Amino acid sequence: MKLTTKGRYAVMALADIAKFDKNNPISLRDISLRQGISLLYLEQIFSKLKKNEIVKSVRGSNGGYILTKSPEQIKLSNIFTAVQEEIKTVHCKKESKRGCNGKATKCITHNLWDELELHINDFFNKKNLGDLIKGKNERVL
Amino acid sequence: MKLTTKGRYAVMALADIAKFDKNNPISLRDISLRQGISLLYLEQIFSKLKKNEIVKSVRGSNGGYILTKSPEQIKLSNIFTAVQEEIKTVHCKKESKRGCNGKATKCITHNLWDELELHINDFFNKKNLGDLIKGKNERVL
DNA sequence: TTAAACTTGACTATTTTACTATGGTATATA
DNA sequence: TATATACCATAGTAAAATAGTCAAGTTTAA
Repeated sequence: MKLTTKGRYAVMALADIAKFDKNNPISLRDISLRQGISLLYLEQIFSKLKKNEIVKSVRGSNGGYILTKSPEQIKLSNIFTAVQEEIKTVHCKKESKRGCNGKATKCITHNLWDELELHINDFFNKKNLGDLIKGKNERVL
Repeated sequence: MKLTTKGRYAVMALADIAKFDKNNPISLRDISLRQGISLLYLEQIFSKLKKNEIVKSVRGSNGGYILTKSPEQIKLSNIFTAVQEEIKTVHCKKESKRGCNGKATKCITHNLWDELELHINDFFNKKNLGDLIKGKNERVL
């Protein structure tokens, strides 16, 4: 059970913007250099973040990306949803409304995985970008 | 972010034993049929569960597997550890004691992933096999 | 003695991940 | 208005992980 780079990089890159933004757009090039993430990969990720209105872009030279809201208003769950980092703990084959694996009832562990999923989503709902860049969590990027 | 079949099947199979055990060993063949899990794959999983003393085996015909403890004493975290279902949310390249990605300090999101990992492990520590087979969670396997 | 069961290790197809490559379009600034 | 510096979009692909299968046993209850 692990997170993919897509979700992790999205959070890292947005935290980078939140930290370095002095009302100027931050270029992907800068983020790429500071965070050690491939520029081309960042472009893919930011395309999704823009479509989901987590950021807005400024074109032209000296352009870049700006957060659409304050860091405190951007929940990690919003970010993960935007880049399609799925929290999917249940993978029953042929899952239907009532049953799993083609049977009439749900498997005995079904509720357990559902519960775990809620537990994790709860965590991401409670955390926002602001939490990452303030207080004792502050670190050199 | 998702669970692998190894962890999920291990829990399902052990729940099956906990539910059908009437002081008799349960054969992998029966579990395989009831749960729709490949017999050969179950053998792999149970080899690990046995090494970690979650189950003990009874050889010969009418043989099978028995839980070494009561279902209430078997935590899900024990099961995941046994089958090497890793809960690993942090994957910084070149992670060292002090820094990530070859830098002197840890990345800004490092504490976040650590926290998430603790959150998930906490969930698995609080759940045991007994929880799965009693009360309103009881379902036909 | 034989069928049912467990044991072990190697092997492999499929899927997912984590990118890279290519070829653009848009625009601020000099 | 030239052009460097951005963003945008789609396709492709190598490597790793996953989810098993295969083969060849050993053990033991009936």
